[in-house]
Amino acid sequence: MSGAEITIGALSEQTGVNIETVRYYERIGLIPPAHRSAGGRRVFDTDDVQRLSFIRRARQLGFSTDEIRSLLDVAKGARACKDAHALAVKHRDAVRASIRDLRRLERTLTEAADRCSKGASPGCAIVEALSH
Amino acid sequence: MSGAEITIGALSEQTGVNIETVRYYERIGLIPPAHRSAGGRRVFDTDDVQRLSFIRRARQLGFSTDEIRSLLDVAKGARACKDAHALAVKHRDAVRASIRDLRRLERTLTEAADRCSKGASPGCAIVEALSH
DNA sequence: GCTTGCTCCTGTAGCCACTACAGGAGTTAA
DNA sequence: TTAACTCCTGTAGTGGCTACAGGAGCAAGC
Repeated sequence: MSGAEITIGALSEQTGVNIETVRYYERIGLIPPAHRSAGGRRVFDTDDVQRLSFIRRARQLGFSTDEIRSLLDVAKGARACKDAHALAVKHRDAVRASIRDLRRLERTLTEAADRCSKGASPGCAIVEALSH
Repeated sequence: MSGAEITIGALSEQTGVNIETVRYYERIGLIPPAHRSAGGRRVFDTDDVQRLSFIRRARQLGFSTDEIRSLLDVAKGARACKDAHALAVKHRDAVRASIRDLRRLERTLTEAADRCSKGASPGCAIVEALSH
C-alpha cells in the first residue's frame, strides 16, 4: 500500500505511457493485474508508477518486453545482476551493429542524393544507384 | 518478353528475395501480377529480376514499400527525378536522426554496463540506471 | 503408366509493440 | 438530472514479412 489511489489516466500522465499501452502491458503480463474499484475500474498506486516508469525507460533504451521481464526480475531480486549486465552488453552490441549499418546506409544515400542534385548523371542518380 | 521463363523459386534465388515475400509483394501491388503457366504457376522474366533486385536494394537502404512505389515510378519515367531526390534526402535525414539516437543510447548502455562490471554500485547499476 | 519427391498454389494466422476504434458503463460537476 | 468526461472490454489494424496447412502441378526413375 504505497500512497494514493491513482486512475489509469493519472498513471498515464505521470509516466508518459499511453493508457492503451498500460492495458496492453497488463494483458501480456508485463505488469500484474491492477486492483479494481467498486465500479470495475483499475486502481494503481505509487509502486505502479515506479514500475511503469522503469519499463518506459527500458523501452526507450530499446529493450524488448521479454528483456524487460528479466530486468524487472533483477530489480526485485529474483535474478542475478549478472543477467542484467549480460542483457545490457548484448543489447549494446546490437545497437553498435545498427549504428555501423546506418552509417554505411547514410553514406550511400548521401552519395546518391549529391550526384543527383549536381545533375551529373544522365538519368536519375538515385534510380541508377538502385539499379546495380 | 525479355529472356527465359523463370519460376518463382529461381527468381527468389537470383534476387535473394524470399518466395513468400515475392508473393507478398504481388499481393500488395509492389510488383504487377505475374503471368501464369497452363498449370497456374507464376512465370517471370528478366525484367522481373531487375525490378525485384531494385526493390531489394531499396529495402536494404531502408525505404518503405510506399517509398519504393514512388522510386519505381521515377525509374519508369512516370515521375520526376526530383521526387526521388527528395525521398532520398528525407530518408537520409531520418537515418541521421536514428544514428544520433542510437549513439546516445549506446553511451547510456555502456556506462551502465561498465559501472556494473566494476561492482562499484551497491545494487545493480543497470537496474539503478533504469530506476531514475 | 505409376510412384516418389520436389516445387508451387491459395488462404489464413502469427510476429512485435502498440494504436485505434466501437459500444457501453461508471463518475463528477453544474 | 443532465452533460461531459473517463474508463471498460473486445476486436482489428499497422508494416513487412514469415510460417504454416492442405492441396495440386511437374520431372525423373522404374
